[in-house]
Amino acid sequence: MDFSILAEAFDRMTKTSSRTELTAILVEVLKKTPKSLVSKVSYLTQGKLFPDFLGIEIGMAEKTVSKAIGKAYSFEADRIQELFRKTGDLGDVAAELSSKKSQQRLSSGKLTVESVYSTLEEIAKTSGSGSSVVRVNKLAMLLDSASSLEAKFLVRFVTGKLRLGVADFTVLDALAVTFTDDKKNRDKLENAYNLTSDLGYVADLLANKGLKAIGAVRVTASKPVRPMLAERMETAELIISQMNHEAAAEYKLDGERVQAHKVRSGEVTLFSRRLEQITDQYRDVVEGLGSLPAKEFIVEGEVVAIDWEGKYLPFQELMHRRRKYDLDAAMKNYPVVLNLFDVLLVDSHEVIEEPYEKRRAVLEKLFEGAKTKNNMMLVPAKKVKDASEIDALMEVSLASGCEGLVVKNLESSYKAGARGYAWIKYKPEYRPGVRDTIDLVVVGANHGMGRRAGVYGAFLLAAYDDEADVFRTTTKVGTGFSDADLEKISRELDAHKTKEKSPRVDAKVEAEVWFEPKVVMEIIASEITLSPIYTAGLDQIRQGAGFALRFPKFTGKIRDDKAPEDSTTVKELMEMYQKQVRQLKKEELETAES
DNA sequence: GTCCTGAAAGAAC
DNA sequence: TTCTGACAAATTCGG
DNA sequence: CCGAATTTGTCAGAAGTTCTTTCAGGAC
Repeated sequence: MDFSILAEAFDRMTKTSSRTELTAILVEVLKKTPKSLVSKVSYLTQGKLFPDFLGIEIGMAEKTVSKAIGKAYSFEADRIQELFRKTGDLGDVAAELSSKKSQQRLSSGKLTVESVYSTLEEIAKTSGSGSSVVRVNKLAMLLDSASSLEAKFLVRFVTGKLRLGVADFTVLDALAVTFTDDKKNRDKLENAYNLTSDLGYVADLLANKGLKAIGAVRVTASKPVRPMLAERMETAELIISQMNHEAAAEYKLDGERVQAHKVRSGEVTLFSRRLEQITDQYRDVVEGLGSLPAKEFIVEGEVVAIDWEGKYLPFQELMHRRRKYDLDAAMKNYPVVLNLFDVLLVDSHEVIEEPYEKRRAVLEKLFEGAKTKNNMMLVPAKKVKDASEIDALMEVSLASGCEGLVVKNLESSYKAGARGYAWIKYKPEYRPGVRDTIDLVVVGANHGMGRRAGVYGAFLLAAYDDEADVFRTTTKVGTGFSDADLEKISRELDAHKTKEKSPRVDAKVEAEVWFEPKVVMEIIASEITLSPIYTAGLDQIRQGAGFALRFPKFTGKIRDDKAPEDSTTVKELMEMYQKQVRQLKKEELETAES
């Protein structure tokens, strides 16, 4: 199958945003695709080579791909980066350079889907010393024999920014229409996808074995299930009425989600949220899990870092456990607990379809029967009937170092892969007007990419140090802006553009464009963290660390009424940092819970 | 050759 | 993780 | 009661901090 068929279809897709039209184009392609290639075409349109859980990555992104483009079309990498800044899309840069070069090219070998896929696979599987050059060369060769349209999508694919307006669900729609002539069958496909987490597999199964085989897909221990997700809501009142005035509220822990599988041979495997194997990282929770009284099971929980007293620690601490080497030392230095909150399968009984209350009961019974409960506990859960109960529990959860609550519908089954209102997450920063906002000065910016080409996509912000009369950086922000905001702010800032970083700005990070500190933005964030790269409050809490913001977002307000010197000061950031370090002792927690 | 450092990529939230 | 924008589907409104 | 207008829901793609790993390239 010629790769040009795919490239042309992709090109047509980028020109529309209508989902129905997008599916129609995909259907056309799938109809032209030989059955043996359906799975590969599915992966490719998802922007992948393999399902996530295999953890095979291309290993090339912006910088490396720029080199390959340079090599293929004889251009300096710097020049390419420069074009990239302007267009916001490396694929478009490649297409342009390719068409310039095409007159000189003697012959371009025809690319097929098979050959492209296998070269990309080789790229992904290359490793070791010298591999960078090999990657660049392989991609350059592909580009060299590609048409400009093909080059565009090869580059977009490799950088992980296909930008077709199509992802998993649209592919499923298209598969349903292509092979069953009925879009309604997408539900069945979706179910199979959620249980196998492998779109290419589902596509292949449908194309070659038919809908019956799809219906036969079951939850299986050792095969990761796409995790159920929660929708967010702003107030306890909204949540409780959504839940019909009865629900279970659980602490929302600030750690890493884990899906644990045990098979009949006794082996326990841990999967991350993106379903990669992380068993080795959390060996210390495997022992307890293995002792749960069941031959096979799938359970879910959140691993959280704890201190010597067993109190929850911030996410940053847990990050030290995301490693491959020095595991024994890490286990000692950064102990964790696995907090169980759900069960999907026990001894070939699929509890995934059971309502929450039933699943919770099964989970509790499993847990009670465990021989060793080391590093393992149940997520605290409580039935709630009104908003005040939710808010009260929220306070306790925050005081114990959690992020908030997840409120769960008592009747709902486990909806794999779905974000819906059966689970609702509730964090303090969602509540309008409750969380403190911060006013920060814009000192730099980066050019926007993709749909944000032509305006700035993110701004570098600083707090005011009134003692030194200097602006010290503390975060970048790139979310919360409407298109119009971005347009307006970008133009306004252009008036304050400087050639160099202003001497009044203290920054370790680079910005593509620097500004005179003038414009003040209102920002809201979920937390202040200790940062290795930002300079606000540097060394004040810990040597070498400043303050940064976690999940910063623009509130929509430009503070025209504030001079840059009136913005939030470094001292105030420090006070806010200290205020958030609050944790109840264990006994206090228990009394609050009951 | 070996060791160190820094840039790039990827994945958790 | 957060956020906005564009459709599509569902629901309400007005003649 | 029907078609138009409005609301709601779903999907995709912009963007954040921080941590570890991998590899290139320089120093010795």
